[in-house]
Amino acid sequence: MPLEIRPSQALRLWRQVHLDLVRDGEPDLSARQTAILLTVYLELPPHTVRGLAQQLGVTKPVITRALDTLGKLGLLTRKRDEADRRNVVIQRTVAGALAVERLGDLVTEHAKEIGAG
Amino acid sequence: MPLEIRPSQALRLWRQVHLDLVRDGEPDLSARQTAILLTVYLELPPHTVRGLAQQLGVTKPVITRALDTLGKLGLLTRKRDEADRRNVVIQRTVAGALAVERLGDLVTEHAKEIGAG
DNA sequence: CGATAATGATACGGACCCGTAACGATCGGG
DNA sequence: CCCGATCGTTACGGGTCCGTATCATTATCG
Repeated sequence: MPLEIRPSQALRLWRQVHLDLVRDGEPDLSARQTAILLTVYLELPPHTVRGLAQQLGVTKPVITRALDTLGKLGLLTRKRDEADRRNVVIQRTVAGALAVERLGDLVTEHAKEIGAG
Repeated sequence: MPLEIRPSQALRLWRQVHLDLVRDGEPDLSARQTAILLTVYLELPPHTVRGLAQQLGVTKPVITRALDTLGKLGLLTRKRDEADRRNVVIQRTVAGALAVERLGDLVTEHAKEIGAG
């Protein structure tokens, strides 16, 4: 049961959501930060720096820096893996879950407004 | 004829598209740059710095800087308005149109992959 | 003409991110 | 035990973006 969207509709949806994201005043997440955030909240744990770097096709410092920022925003946290103390496990937070939920609602809301265009 | 998307589907779509945008190696556009680009290509001209600033709810230097970057990437150009030489008209480019079209296709493609989730 | 308003661009100090390279901590095999 | 491999982080120089304030140019109106 695929989702039917035409390119013109997709673009209007993309624009409206980005307009909202810009206008809400909160700091914008970069594409990398967004990809990391959604991966952590949509895919099954555990999530590690290395695993995220592979999924995004970027280097590890990129993930570390993005986690610094996302952590500062309270959207997720890091914890040492006690089984293998080299690893760091990225964990979800209440604030992050709320932000992700809000994004999903935002997209859904704007989709409703998109007529057959 | 509204578009029916559930939040969980919207989030999966949002993630997949951002993963592609990150992985394709090209420089990521910020949320503001994306909003500007799509506004110029989806809304009727003319587009001015002041007009875009109002629509996005940001200050004019934000628009100027974003136009610098988008212009450097060849995604749009600026031209003096000869009727009122205080104004600058933002114009579309072939490369910009292709980039926007590609984004629309990207979203549409991933939408097809999103089953009933 | 001259004063005022409006437009877009620029200057500035500060913060963030980039890619590359190096680093300390930890694990695992010989 | 110890040496190499692996993990995540940090250092570095360079670039971009931020918000605020200011600027030059142009138009408008008395």
